[in-house]
Amino acid sequence: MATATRRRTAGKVSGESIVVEAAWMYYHDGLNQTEIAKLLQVSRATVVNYLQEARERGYIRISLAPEVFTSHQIAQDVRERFNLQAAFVLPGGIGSEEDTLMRVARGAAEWLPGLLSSGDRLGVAWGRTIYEVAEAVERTAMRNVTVSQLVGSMATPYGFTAEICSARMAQNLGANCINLHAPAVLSDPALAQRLRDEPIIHAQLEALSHCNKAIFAAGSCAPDSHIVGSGVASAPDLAWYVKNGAKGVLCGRFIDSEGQPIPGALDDRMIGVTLDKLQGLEVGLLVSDGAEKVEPMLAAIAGGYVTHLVTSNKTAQMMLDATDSKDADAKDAASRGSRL
Amino acid sequence: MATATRRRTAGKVSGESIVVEAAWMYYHDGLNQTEIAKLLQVSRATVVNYLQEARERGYIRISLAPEVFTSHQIAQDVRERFNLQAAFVLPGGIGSEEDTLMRVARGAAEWLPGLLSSGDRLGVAWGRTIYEVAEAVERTAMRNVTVSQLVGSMATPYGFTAEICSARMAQNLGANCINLHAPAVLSDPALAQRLRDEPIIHAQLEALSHCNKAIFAAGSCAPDSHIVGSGVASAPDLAWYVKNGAKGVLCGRFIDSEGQPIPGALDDRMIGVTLDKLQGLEVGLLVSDGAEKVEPMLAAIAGGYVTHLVTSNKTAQMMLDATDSKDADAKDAASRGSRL
DNA sequence: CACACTTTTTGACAATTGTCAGCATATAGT
DNA sequence: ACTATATGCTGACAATTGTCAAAAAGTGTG
Repeated sequence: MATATRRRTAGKVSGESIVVEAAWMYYHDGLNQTEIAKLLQVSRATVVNYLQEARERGYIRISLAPEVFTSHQIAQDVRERFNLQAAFVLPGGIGSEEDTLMRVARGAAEWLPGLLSSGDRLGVAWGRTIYEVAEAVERTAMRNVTVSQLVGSMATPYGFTAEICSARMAQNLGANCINLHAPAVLSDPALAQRLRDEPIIHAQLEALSHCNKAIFAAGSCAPDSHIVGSGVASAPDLAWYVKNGAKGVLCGRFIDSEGQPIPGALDDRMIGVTLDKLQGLEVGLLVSDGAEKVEPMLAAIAGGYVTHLVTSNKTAQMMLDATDSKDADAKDAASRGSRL
Repeated sequence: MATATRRRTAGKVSGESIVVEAAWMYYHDGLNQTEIAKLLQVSRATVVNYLQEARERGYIRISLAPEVFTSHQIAQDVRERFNLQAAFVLPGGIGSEEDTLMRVARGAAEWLPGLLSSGDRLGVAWGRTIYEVAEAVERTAMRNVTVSQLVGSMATPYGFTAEICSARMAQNLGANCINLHAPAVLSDPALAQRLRDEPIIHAQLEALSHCNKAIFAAGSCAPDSHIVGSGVASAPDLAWYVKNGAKGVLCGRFIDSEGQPIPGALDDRMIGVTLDKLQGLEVGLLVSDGAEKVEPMLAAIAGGYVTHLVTSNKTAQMMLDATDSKDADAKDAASRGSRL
C-alpha cells in the first residue's frame, strides 16, 4: 500500500512504472522472468515481486472466454428449451455443492458486467447466492448504473442481509446504490402499509419498481430453506404455502409451478418488489445451483421472470431431464445426468 | 485440430469439456496442476495438455488493464497538451525500435476493439504500423462493424498492401470489409478521374467517405520513407513537397506543420480518402512511434485528425518536449527524455 | 550525522510447470 | 477379427516460477 515507489524511481528504465513494464514483457511479449530480469537489470526475484504487484493492483486481467460457457451444447440446449436469451453453464466439477455454488457465483460475477450498460437500473435480490455473486464481482466503473435493493432487510443468522447484497454489488460495480430502509416482513399489515406510504420508503419502492434489469436466485421450499431461517416466513407459513402449491421462492414471494405468485397472508406484511415488476425485464438474471433448486428454477422460468441463467452443468442437466417429455426413464437411466 | 476428443468423452467428469473444467480450476479457482490432476483423476502432464489446449483455443484471455496505459502521468500529459480524448502510452522498454513498434502495434490492437461499437464504419489506412496492428488484433466478433480501405493499393516491396491491412483488420475483428479496387496512384490525372467515376470504385469511395472512425499512422517525410519506397511518390515528388512545407504524410497525402494538406501534382492522380473526410470523426486513432515520427504526428494532431493516440512513452516524451514552450534547453538537457 | 525504522532488492532453495519419448486406447480399413 | 494409424495419456526429467530470510538502500528524527 505504498503511496509511491522509491528506489524504482532512481535511474531505472521507466521510472513511473517499471512494474507495468515487467508485466507487459511477461504477459504480452511472452518473455520469461530471467529474460526480463536481464533486460531490467534487476534480480529475477525482483521481477517476481513486480509481477505480483501488477497482479495485486489489478493490472492483469485473466478471464475465461464467456462464449465457452454460453455456446457449448448443454448451454444451447437449456437456452432453447427454456426460451432464454442466454445461458451460462459452468463445469459442475467434482467439488462439493459448496464449491460448485461458489463457482456458479463467480461465473455470474464475471458475466454480469457484460450484461450491463450505461443508464441501467439493476435490481438485486437477496440470498446466499446473490451475496457470493456480489462479493465476487471485480471492481469496475459502471458510473451510470444504479443498483436497487429489491426486498427489505431481515435479521439473518447467516451474516449477509439484503442491504449488504445490494451495497456490495453497487460498490464492486462502481454503481450508485438505492437501499430499501425497511424490514422485509412486518408483523402487522397495517403497519406495513403505513411504512410503504412513508415518503422515504415510497421513493425507494418507486425506484426499485423501475429497474430494467435484475439479478435474483430461486429459493427452495424445503423446510430448511433460508426463507424460514432468515425469519421472513415461519415454518407454518411455509407449510401453508407448500400445501397451496408453492414450488419456489422469488424475491421473498412464493410461486407455484407456473411461476404465479400464491396469494397468502404474508403478502400484505412484506415490503419489497412485487413479482409483476420482474416480468418482461430486459435482463432477468437467475443465478442458482443445486438439486433442491431445480423445481424453484423451473417455476421462475415458467413465470417469465428469467431471460438469462447461470448454473452448473449438473443442475442444467437436471433441469433438462425434469422437463424431458420423452419418458421418465431417461431421468434415472441416463448416466450423463449423474456424471455431469 | 481434432474435430472431437475421444477418450475425454469416456466416463470422465464432464465429457463435453474437461478442458474447460481444468482451465476453470486453474485460472479461476487458483488450484495448481497437481491438485487438478488429482481431482480429475488424470496425470499432471495431462492437465498441462488441457491447459495448453484451452489457451490455444482462446478460452483464456489475459489482458493488461487499459486504464494503466491511459491513466498514468505521461498519458495524461499528452492527452491534455494535445487535447485528445485519450492517449495510450506504452512502456518504451529497452528493446530496439523494432520491438517498441511491435509493442505499440499490439497495444493499439488491444485497445481498438474497445473503441468500436455496433454500427461503426472504420476506415483503415496503410503502412507498416497499421499492418502490424491488424495482425495483432485478437479475433473478435464485431458483426455490425464495417471496415473500409482508405487508400488505394500499391505495389510494395514490403509485403503488405493497403488491401491486406484492411482485409486482415476486418477478418480479425470479425467485421465486414469494403476494399478499394484501385491503385493508390495513377500516372495520369484524367485516368484517375475516370476510375473514380467508375461505378464500382465510386461506390467504394462513397463508402469510405462515410466512416465515423478511422485508424491511421503518421508517415515521415524522410527520403527513406515508405511513401517513396512503395512508389506512391517519387523521390523528386517528395523533395518538392518537403520544399513546400511538408512535415508528414497522412493516408498518402502530404501535410504541413499545421496539418493542412499541401496541394500538389499528386492529388489529382491519387485514389483514396481526402483529408477533409478525416476531420471531426468520432475516433481518429493515430498509431505511430519513433523519433522520426514525432514531427508528422504533431502535424497530424494540429490538423485535427486525431482524437486518440497510441505510442511509446519515449515518443510521447519527445512530443511533449518538442512542444514545450518554456525553453529549448529542456529538450536537450532533460535526462528523462533519454531515459524513458 | 548517527540512529531507528521502513521499503526494496537479492540469493538460495522449494514448488510448480513444461517437455518429450514411449505407452495405451480407440477407430478405420481390409 | 486383425492390423495400421491416429489420438490421447503418462512418467521422468528439465525449466521456470515462487518463497523467504537477510542484506541493502532509502527516510525521518533528535
